[in-house]
Amino acid sequence: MDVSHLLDPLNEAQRRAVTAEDRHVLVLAGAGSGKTRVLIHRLAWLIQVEHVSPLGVLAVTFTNKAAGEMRERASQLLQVSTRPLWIGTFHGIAHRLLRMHWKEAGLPEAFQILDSEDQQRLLRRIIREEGMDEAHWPARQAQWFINARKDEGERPRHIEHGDHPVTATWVRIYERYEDYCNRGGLVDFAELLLRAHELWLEQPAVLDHYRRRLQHLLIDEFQDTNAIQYAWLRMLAGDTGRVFVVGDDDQSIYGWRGARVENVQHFMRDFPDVATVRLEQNYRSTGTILEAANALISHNQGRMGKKLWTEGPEGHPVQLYAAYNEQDEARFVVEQIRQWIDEGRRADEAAILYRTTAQSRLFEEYLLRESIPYRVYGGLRFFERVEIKDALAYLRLLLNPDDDAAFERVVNKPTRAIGDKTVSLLRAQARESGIPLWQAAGACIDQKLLAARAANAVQGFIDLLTGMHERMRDWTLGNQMQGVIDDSKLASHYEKEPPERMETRLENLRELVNAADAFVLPPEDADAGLSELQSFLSHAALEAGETQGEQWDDCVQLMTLHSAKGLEFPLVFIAGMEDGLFPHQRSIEESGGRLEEERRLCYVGMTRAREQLCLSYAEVRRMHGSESHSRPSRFIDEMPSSLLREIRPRVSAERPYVPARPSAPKRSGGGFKGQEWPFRLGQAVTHRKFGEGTVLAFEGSGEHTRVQVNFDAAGVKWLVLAYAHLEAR
DNA sequence: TCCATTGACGTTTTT
DNA sequence: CGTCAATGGA
Repeated sequence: MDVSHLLDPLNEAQRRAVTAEDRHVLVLAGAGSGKTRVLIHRLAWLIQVEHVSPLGVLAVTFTNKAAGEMRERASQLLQVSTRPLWIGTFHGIAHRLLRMHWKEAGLPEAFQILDSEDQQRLLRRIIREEGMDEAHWPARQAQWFINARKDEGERPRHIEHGDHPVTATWVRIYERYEDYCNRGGLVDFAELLLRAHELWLEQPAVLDHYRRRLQHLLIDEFQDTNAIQYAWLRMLAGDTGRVFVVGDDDQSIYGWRGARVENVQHFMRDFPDVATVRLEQNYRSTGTILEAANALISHNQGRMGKKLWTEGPEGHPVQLYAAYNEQDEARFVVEQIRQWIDEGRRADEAAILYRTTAQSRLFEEYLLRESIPYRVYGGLRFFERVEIKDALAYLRLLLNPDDDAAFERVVNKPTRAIGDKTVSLLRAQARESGIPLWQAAGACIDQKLLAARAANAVQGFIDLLTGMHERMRDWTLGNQMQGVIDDSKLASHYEKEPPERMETRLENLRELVNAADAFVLPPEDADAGLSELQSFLSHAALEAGETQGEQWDDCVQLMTLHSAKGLEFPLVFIAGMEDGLFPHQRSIEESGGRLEEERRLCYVGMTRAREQLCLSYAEVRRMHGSESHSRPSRFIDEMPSSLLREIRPRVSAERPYVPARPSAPKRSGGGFKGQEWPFRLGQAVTHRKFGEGTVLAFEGSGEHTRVQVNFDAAGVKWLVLAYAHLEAR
C-alpha cells in the first residue's frame, strides 16, 4: 500500500500522530499547527492502512462548520463516499442516537428540539405560573442553572440543595420544566447530550451494540468537552475502543459554559496507553507574533506545555496604539485598514477583534464613514428570526400538537381573538390535568369552560390546524411550508410593522419556502427513520444557519475574540486592551481560573494573525454612560517589549495635522483653533496640578490633540490639550 | 390591541 | 450611553 499521499504532506510530529499504534492518542495541537489535517489524515490512515471499516469510525466536532469541513476534506483525501462515516457534532450525534432509539430513551417518536430561545420562553412561562417574581427569578438564570446541571449530568433528584432556599427553588423550576418537556416531547440542547448518556447507562444492549461497532473515536477541540460529553465518550470507548483526541489546553476559552480543560489531563489518567504528541510547528503566523503569544501564555500555571515556532520569517513587530479614547481607537484602526487597502490588499484580510459585542458599534460607525465594507459576525441567524420561527412553529404543531412551545407561539399569531385571558385559562386547565395545551383547548371547548366568543376563536384555531394537517398530509415539504404560511395568514401579522422590516420578513419567508423546496432528506436521517418534515425541523434547530452577510464579499471582519477561534487573517486588530475590559473586570474579580481563561482568549486572538498584529487600548472610555480611565491591559506587560512597537499618529510639529473634519472642542476654552499650535516645542507651561514644565511633543488631531510635557515635579506626562488647561509662561 | 414611554441592565456563545 | 423588554394609557 502506497501511503505517501497520507504522509508526505505531514511534518514529523504530525506523522507520528497519524501513524501511532498506541491504543489512545492525545494530540496537543497548537494554534495553526495543522490539527485538522492530522485528524483527517488519521481518519484516512485508519481506513486505508489499518483497513478499518468506515462504519467503525466516529468523528466528533463541536460546530457544524467543523463537521462539514471534516467531511469535505475526508472525501477529497479518501476519494470514496464518506457516507458511511459518522461525522458530526456531539449534539448531532446524540440527536441521531435518540431518533434511532427513541423508545429506549423514553421519548415520543415525534420529539422536537427546543432551541435556547424556546427554552427561555418556556421557563418564563413556568416561573410566572408558579406565581414567582420574574425580577427576582429571571428565566435567563433558570436556564443557566438547568443547563449547567444537565451539563454535569444531573437530574433534579441528584441535586443536593440541603437547606439552601435559592437552590431549592431552582430545582423546583427544573422539575416543573422537565414535566413540561416530557409532556410535550420537547428536548433542549443539553438534554440531547444527557439523554444520550443515560441511554448508555440504562440500555446496556444499545451501548454494547455501539461499542462493538464504533471502535475508533476521533474527537476535535477536546479542550471544549464538558463533563457529560466526556462521560459519554468514556462509556462508548469501553475497554476496547480506541480514542484519538485533538485539542489545545491553551485555547480553552469556554470554561464559563461548562467546558473542562481538565479533561485533557484526565484523559491520560482515565485512558490507558495514551501516546501524547505535540504539534508545535506553526504554519500561520510570523515569528514575532508567535514569540509574543508564547510569552503571554507562559504566564498561565499548570499548562501541558507547548511552544510554537515557525520556519517562516520573523515579520514586523506587534503594533501597539495608545488611543486617547475609544473614538480615537476606532479612527486609528479604520485608518490603518484604509492604508492596507490602499496598498492593494483586500478588506477581508483584515479582522477587528474585541472582547465584548458592544465594542463593534464604533468600528462600524467609522468604517461606514470611510465607506469600507464590513461584516459583523454573530448576529441573528436565519432559523432564529422571528418570522422563520413563527412559520416553523405551525409545522411543529402539525407534526406534534402537544408541542406547547409551538402552541404558545402561534395560537394568537396572527391575532385571532385568542387573548391573554383565554390562553391563561387554557394553561390553567392544562396544568390542572397535566395535559398539553392542545388537548386542554379541546377539553375547554367540550366542557364549555370558555365564553362563546373565545370558544369560537379557539375552535377556529383547532380547525385551522386539523384542516392543514388533513389537506397537506401528502404534500411535498416545500408545498407544506408554503401552505402553512398561506393558510395561517402569517404575513398579515407582519403588515403592521414598518414597511422595510415587513419586506425583509416576507422575503425571509420566501427564502424559507425555497429552503424547504431544496431540502433533501439526508440519508443518515432516513436511516434513523425520520420523515422529511422531522428532519427539516431538526436541522433548523441544530444548525440555525449562517449569520447574515456574504462571507465572500470583500469585507472587513468584525467579531468577538471568542468567535475568532479557528479563523485566521493576515491583519488582526485586538481592540480594547485595557484592564477591566480585557481582561474583563468580572474575570479579574472572580476566582477559579477566570483570569487564565482571559489570557488564553488573548492568546487565541493573537494567534489568529498571519502577518501583522496590532493591539490598541484607550486611556479613557465611555462605558455605561460614564467615563472610565483604565490602565493598559496587564497582558501587554506580559509580552516582551522588544517585540512591541508603539505607534504614534503621524503628526509632527513641523507639519501640523489638518483635521479632515474640523470639529470644535466640546468644552469651550480648552482647545485650540485652526492649524495653529498654541505652544511651541520647548515652551514653558504651567498646569494646575502638575505645576511647571516644558512641552516635549504633540500628537493627535482636533479635540484629541495631546501634548507631552516634562513637569519639573511630576515628570513626563501626556495630556489632552483640550482638557489640560495649560498656560504659557 | 397597539404604540409609546419608562426602566433595568450592561461578558464571552454553540448546539 | 444605548438597548431591549415590560408596562400602561389611548
